[in-house]
Amino acid sequence: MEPVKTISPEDRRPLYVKAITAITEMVETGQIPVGSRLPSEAELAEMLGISRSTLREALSHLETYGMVTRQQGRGTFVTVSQGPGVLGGIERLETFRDLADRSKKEHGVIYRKVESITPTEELQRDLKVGPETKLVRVEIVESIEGKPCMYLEDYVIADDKMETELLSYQGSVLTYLIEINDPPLAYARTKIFSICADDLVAGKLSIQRDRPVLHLVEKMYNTVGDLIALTKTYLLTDQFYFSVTRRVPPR
Amino acid sequence: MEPVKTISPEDRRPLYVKAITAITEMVETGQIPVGSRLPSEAELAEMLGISRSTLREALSHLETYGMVTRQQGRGTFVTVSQGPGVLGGIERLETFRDLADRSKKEHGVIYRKVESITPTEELQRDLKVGPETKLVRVEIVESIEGKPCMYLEDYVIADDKMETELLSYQGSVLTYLIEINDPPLAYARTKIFSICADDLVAGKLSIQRDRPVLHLVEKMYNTVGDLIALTKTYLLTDQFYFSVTRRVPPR
DNA sequence: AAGTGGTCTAGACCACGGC
DNA sequence: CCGTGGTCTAGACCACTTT
Repeated sequence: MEPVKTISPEDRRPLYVKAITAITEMVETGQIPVGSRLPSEAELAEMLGISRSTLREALSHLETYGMVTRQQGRGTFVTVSQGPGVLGGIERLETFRDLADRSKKEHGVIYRKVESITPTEELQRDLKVGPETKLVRVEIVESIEGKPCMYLEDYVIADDKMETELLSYQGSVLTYLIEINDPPLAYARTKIFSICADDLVAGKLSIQRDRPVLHLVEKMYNTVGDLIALTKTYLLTDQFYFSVTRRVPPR
Repeated sequence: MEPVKTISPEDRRPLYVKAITAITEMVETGQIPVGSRLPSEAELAEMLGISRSTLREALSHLETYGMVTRQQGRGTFVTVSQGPGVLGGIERLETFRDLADRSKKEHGVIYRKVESITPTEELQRDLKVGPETKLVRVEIVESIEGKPCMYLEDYVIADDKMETELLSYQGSVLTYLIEINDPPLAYARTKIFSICADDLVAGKLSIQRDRPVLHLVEKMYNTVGDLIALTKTYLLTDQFYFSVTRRVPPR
């Protein structure tokens, strides 16, 4: 294996991130079969040309995202798939498309609308902004394997530049906030509800009124800790669903 | 502040765990106000009598559990509360009682039943056990602020010793699996659904049939990676609900 | 320029599982 | 006993924010 240090000198990502990429690729290409043991930390560190500490930094991220599990005295193992309907761990903040791609499902956008708005009183409270603040509202309905299964409303706090960019941007809001916005999106705090579909949501998802939907209300923060967007997501969980890895806290 | 090394020599927990406890207590007693900046890593490490690396191990756990947020060049800040209804982050695997205690809510057990059973075919598949394996089934209904809001079914793979212990154990199954079972429970993989209450669930939670409930299906694993229990949870999310911190993966 | 958190190293020793 | 991951250190340098 090629040391991650030398794969491309102009790639300025931290070594532990390159290690994450390298290990992930070894798993995806089948070089390390699902369920099998990884080389020991000492071996893997040498293979990748990094110190054991740096490798462990990479492994703890992979563990947090549920991709590997570590067992003292035994080794580090590639997690086996969690079932055919599982889209991925909700602890990762990533686009619906990436989620679908990773689980090898066909994905499509059924509806998309972008507009500039001024905040309602509720949005002013939630986003802690004044009534003159400009917001960009994005509505999307997405499908997996042809079935509509997610309806999403984004409310992004926008300056003039962001407004212009977002109105013409073709990718997802999440991608914009992560790759183009500066400072970039870092994390979200998400509340998890189970609710009945009202007429609006039922219409968007082509289901009957009063069907149960998973409802996520997310406040999104950039790397400087500023609240930059509010997202309301409505998900059908009859075919595809999120998982989460829960851990016993250190005691 | 007292160095964590000296607080009690017979306490054999790792230093970073003691650091987590020390910092958590400083926040809970108000020594470090919510929203404020922690002392710098160098200062805090010296105060606690540990190296900066070890302190950072502690801080990254606190960050994963959403208790602090770190900002390069600025500092580490105590996370402000996420709203009155939030019970806590779902990424922590802990008892409903602890969840309620931490958010200062009154908590009660409304119904509790423990029995030995033999697995149905479905349970045999889910738990990967044979038809003669002994299971302990625990049913619980719990309330917060007097309102029934959680119904839970545990199916624990039990040897004779566990069976005897569990049948007479008064605490929660989770507590048993974490503190008494050996090897202890380490983590769970949880699937997240929104469903309609059927007659059983509606009855247990004293709600109407077809009300929406959050449904969690959890496979629980010990530190050696063995599947040891299956839990099915049904939660009302109209008054109290989980949150989760989602992060943009390192790229 | 000063102070913060982020990355990285080399090395030591410990705890646990399995032979 | 050996090999595994877990804990811990001291120190160096980098990237970012604030003064």
